[in-house]
Amino acid sequence: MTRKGSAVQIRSHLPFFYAVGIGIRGSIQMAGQNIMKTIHRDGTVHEVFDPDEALETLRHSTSHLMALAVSHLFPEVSLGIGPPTGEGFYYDFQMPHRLTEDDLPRIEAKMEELRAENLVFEPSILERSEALDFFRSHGEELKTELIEERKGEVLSSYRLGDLVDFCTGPHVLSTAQLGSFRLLSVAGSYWRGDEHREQLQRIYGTAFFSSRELDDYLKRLEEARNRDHRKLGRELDLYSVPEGVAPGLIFWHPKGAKVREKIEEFLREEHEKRGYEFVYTPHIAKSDLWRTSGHYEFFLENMYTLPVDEEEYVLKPMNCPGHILIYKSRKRSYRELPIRLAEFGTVYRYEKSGTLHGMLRVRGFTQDDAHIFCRPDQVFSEVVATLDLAEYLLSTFGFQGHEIMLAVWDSEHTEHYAGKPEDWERAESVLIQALEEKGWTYRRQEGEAAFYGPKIDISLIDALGRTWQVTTLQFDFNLPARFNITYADSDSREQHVIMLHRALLGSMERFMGILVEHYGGAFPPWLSPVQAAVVPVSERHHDYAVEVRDRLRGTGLRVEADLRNEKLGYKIRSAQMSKVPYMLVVGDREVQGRTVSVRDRRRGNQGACPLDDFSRMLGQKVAQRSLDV
RNA sequence: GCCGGCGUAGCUCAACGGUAGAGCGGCGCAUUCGUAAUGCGUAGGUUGGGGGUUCAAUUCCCUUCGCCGGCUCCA
Repeated sequence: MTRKGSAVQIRSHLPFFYAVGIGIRGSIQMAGQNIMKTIHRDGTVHEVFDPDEALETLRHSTSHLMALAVSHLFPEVSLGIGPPTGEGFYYDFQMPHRLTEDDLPRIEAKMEELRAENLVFEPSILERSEALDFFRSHGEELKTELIEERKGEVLSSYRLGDLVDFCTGPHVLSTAQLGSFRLLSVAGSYWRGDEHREQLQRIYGTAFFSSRELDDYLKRLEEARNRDHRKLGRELDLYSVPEGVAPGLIFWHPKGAKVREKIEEFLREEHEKRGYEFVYTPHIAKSDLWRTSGHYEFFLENMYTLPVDEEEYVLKPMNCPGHILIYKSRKRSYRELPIRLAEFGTVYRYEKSGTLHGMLRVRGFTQDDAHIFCRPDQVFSEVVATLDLAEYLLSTFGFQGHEIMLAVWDSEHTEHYAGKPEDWERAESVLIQALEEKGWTYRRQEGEAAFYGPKIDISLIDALGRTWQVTTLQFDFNLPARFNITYADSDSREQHVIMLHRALLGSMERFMGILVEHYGGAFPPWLSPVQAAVVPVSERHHDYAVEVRDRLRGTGLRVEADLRNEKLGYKIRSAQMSKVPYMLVVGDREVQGRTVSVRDRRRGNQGACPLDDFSRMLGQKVAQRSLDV
């Protein structure tokens, strides 16, 4: 029953990697898709043959060892859950002792000590009532709660040393099979992810089969930190969040602003090509507008309000009401639909202080926002066109892998949603059809839709592997009704318009942050704040350097000349570290031949090139928005 | 907002009860240099803010602001 191909891979990692699991009905249970587990009762052991699941099992087992170590060091602990994650594992604990990072080495040492005892993972099958008695009598309130919810099932537990854990497994046979591990951080976490429940203490760790793999992972983490957009943003002088001035609000420095300007220019072009019209709407409006839209009722805790004369104004948290007012400014005919109103709309939302994160989670941001008003027969093509555009934009920046989510309503609780059930059904099927048309694989998330409509979201991944939503495409069944927006159909009857809300790069702030991490700060030529640095060999070449700079600037390129009184190597290094795509060295030979000696940031010195040729080459790369240097 | 950690010069860090130091960066001078750091000199800090303990606080305690890692929530 072992699949040959991947069994070989596992063997190469660790010759005797086995897992134990429970045969609940007295036979082999396939808890995961691809993992072979023993029938505990006859002691037979089967090999694990899925590498991913083997690693998961290793990590899960390591989390149990950690729990054992913690229970030895802090006997008053009670256990939450301790699953593997994509990168490692964690375990949640409840106890009076406040964990700090200083505890981690102690816990690791205790884990090593226990591992050396070669403890066995001992599975057993429990009746629900036995399990309840057992965990309740051991003061494991949290585990008891989990068991209580599992009505009528046969349950399993695993003993490791003197710790019995309610767990479905599988686990490695014994601690002798555990690999290299490292505890990484402590964090708070809410029990069952509910902020109204008790807060537990979580320890994150990771584990690998070999110490080499662990070291590689830790090295990758370190390298990822060097790509952190907060660090690079400062080093490259792109943006800042001055301390104590306005948390979560971004100051764009000239270089960052230049990158943003180029992104916006690109967006504007691509949108206008596709029939979008750009608008501007005010940043504040009387709260009445926001009462009509429903935001005042449902979004108030995220909104900034301000008194003006005797009235209350709201700093806009969204652009939709503004665009709706433009739509509504006169009667609309079915002939003029679809109307696509776009705006680089700056919105402000109060976010809890603990959620702020560099450029990726802020309190004021500019969305590449648009609202599409259309007829039912136009929806499908509008949705597909929007996905096409999102794909085109993201791929131009070089993003390939991303996570696509379809968020639909919870059909068990339709009372929580605006709009008619048939609207929801139809919208959902349009979104699914469009995703199929694109051939995209996506994750469907039940109950994750906004209350006003289903949506498709696309997330990108930052340097540390965290995902950040950028693209969103949402149906809105709420606002059209609240604002009563309609169009006159061919029979001159008023029909309700269908409204799509969409932002493709999401927000300029978040997108910029991800972009910086994606490129490691080395922007492609079309986005680079400085596209070429002219580097004179000595002072007598300054005139020519200035001439080269100005000639190139004359063709629209962004060029600086480094006239500092420094040696060539110094200036090269300086340009290299600021990640300028091209350095143009000019000395006697170049002055003589009206050339520049081209050095690109990736491949180094490329030799001399006539100035005009260089200008043409770079101009072309910029025009094509090429990703290559 | 919650849990834990951290705030020393523009940046990266040191000193950790006896009153603050380095490298880089900045500025000045010399040097005029061929593809990742020329030399010398110099300025720059009420050690995030406030309060307390102490003869004495950057160091210990409290508080506040901010940041970092998570949780919750989201573009």
